[in-house]
Amino acid sequence: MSIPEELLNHYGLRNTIFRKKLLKLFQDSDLSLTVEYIKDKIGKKNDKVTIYRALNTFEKSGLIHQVPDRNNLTRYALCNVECNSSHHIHHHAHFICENCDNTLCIEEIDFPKLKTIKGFKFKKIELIIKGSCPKCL
Amino acid sequence: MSIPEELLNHYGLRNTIFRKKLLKLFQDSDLSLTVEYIKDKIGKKNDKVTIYRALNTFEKSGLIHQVPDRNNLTRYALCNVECNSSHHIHHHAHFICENCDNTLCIEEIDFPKLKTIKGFKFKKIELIIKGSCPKCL
DNA sequence: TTATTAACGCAAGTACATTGCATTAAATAA
DNA sequence: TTATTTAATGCAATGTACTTGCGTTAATAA
Repeated sequence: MSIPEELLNHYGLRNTIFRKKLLKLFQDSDLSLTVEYIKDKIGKKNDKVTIYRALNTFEKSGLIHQVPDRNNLTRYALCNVECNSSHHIHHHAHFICENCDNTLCIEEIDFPKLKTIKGFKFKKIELIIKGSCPKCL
Repeated sequence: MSIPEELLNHYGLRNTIFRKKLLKLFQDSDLSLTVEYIKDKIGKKNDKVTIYRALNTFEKSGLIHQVPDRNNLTRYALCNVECNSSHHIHHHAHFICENCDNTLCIEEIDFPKLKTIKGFKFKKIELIIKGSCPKCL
């Protein structure tokens, strides 16, 4: 199920050249991707609208998820296998490098157990760690 | 030090009518504020540019800090007293209501101690909790 | 092979935020 | 108090990220 073509089929999405490349780009990268980066790597000939739409579609299907970015940009990363259109589960922290702006998912973090606070209903926890990444150190 | 006028003096900012009102608005609210909200409450006669600039200035001085928002909007909340232009310390979690979009700071959360990961340097931790706020429940 | 419809490209539009510059007003010096 | 300095404001224009509408192209189903 890791072959882009099969994945796209599985999610009922069409196997266009661009979308296959896009999915592969996500698979080959451990970083989160921005529209700009995608455009530069595989979408020189494509309109940005196509990239935006592909990302939105992938997100709705549960293939990718948004990750936070310190510049209020939209970044995306591959979802784990359990995700689908109705059920996005992301129990990893996000690391943002304050130097190069790269955002990546960190799996090996113990998620804190939060005691609830009266009056509130907690549904999701996001943990964002900021600092310097290996490349920048 | 909680009187807007004194605070503005202390940070070397001018005591304009708008900035005094803005600071008071932050003090009177336990929520984070958006430009739109500020415009509506105290800035009907002011240009939005003025609000943007005041917010940026306040942030640089260490009076307020940005808080996350699920729509990638910019929201601001009052800093605690220890903050200044060179030293922003925020050890509270942010709660985002998925229903009304309000974001507020939650002080009563035990922050998780993270074990560092080799290659990375962690500087800040942000904890974002999403769910429903008391008003929406 | 043809019909259907998702995906694409182009142009235009929207939302949030910033910049340049002339004007106004707050703080300071005379 | 008045004059001077300079921060803050308002207006217009610009920038950036993203979305929408619509006609065209191409992937899948009939």
